[in-house]
Amino acid sequence: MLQVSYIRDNREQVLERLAVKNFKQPGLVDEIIRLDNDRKQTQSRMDNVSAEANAAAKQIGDLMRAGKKEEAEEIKSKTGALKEDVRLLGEALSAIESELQQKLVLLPNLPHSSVPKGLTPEDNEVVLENGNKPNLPANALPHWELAAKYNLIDFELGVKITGAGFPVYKGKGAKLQRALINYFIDEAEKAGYSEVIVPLLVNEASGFGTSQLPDKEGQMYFVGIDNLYLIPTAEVPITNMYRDVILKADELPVKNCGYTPCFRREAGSYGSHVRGLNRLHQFDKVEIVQVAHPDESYKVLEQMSGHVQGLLQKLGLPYRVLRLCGGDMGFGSALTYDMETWSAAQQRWLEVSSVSNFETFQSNRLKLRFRNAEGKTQLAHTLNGSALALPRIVATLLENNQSEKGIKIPEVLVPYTKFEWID
RNA sequence: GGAGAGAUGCCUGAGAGGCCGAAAGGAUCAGUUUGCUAAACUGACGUACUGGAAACGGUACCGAGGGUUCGAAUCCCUCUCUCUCCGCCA
Repeated sequence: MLQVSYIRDNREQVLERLAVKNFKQPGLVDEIIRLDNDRKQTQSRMDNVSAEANAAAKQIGDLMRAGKKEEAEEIKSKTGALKEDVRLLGEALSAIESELQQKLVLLPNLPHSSVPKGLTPEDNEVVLENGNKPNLPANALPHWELAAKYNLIDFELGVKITGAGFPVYKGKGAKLQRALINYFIDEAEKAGYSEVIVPLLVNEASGFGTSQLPDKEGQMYFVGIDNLYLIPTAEVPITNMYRDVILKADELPVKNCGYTPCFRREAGSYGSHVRGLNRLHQFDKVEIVQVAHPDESYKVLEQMSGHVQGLLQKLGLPYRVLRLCGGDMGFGSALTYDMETWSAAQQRWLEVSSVSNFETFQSNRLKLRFRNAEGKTQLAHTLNGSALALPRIVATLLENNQSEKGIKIPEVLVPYTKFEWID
């Protein structure tokens, strides 16, 4: 959520930045400013009347104690009108405030100055490409066939138990999952992130804090009986650990990592591009989260991007890094890098990570602040990234490392899998 | 799920209708004293909105929301959460 004071002071720039994100209702900006003017005016009128009423009440108390009952009664008789005024102004104020809030949550975050204009994924900017794309023989198999061939993943069984998009991992397939999770967590800890294990269900306040709510309910599974949402990403519970927190400046940056399953309804996405592991309703992911000083957050974003790239390099996967264009970015993000691995058998790039700086967009909702050099509270910046999401890593690993002998496990994983080949 | 107790500032904890934005202690920060450490002393020390160049003001907030009252942390109602006991249970 953008800060109203920022919108007021930077109206032109806000409009210009929103345009980069192809925001459809620029008129909201002026409505918000107008509502905030109303808010201020009403607030200050109410404050004045309240001050008057407070003074009268105090006077009555003093007179009563002094035994001047009649004078007290006289003032009492005048307070009725004040009371009514306060009530009316209060009602007006909350109406304005809720309208303001409703409009405010409709504004997406402003994209960073480096974000390219554009509408679709085609407009994303390729920042770099790394690693060698393997040349597979013509009979190379896509991962869903490899998964069947080596009995690693049973998609049908998942359908029986739950439905499409909930695979059952078996044998070396299951072990590979655990190996990747442990490897990713260990690597994150080496990079200074401390591990947390967090709830997989979150309340509405948490969903609001990281900007899944309102509006994106449809993307999350909802447990109505208890009013809880299944997390679509560990970003939600981990970032919300710092909701309503004021950190000390020297506590920044805060670095956490955590493994969780993630649940996404993915309503409306079907077809050949979502076969196998390409898109699931439940998948595993290790997430890295940082709370950073505003002056440092872009440096931190690069570090996080570097961390993710390091993982891909160590796994020997060819990848590229995209800087998302305005139209393809998430609602709350100011700058997002997507990392994609090259899936040789499918001949396409698969998104395996997304690293974003939210600047103060989330922290404003979260009331996540730190005490700055002047001793004042200031909103911190929040960042997060997948490091990494497992399914498409598994897909790429299986496809790219296949040979007649079987599937070769990357060296760095062998200590975790305890086997070198899937055969 | 049943019964009871409770929710106050960074923490402990007082507060019982006006003198309470809130005692006291601890923690923290600054200063004084001191050979160092420790101790002692002095002072500062919630958040948000708002007026003001600033000094300094106004308003709101004692789990949340309503109510009673001229006046509510304090009384009443509803909700949420926590704790204890019982039941169930990995």
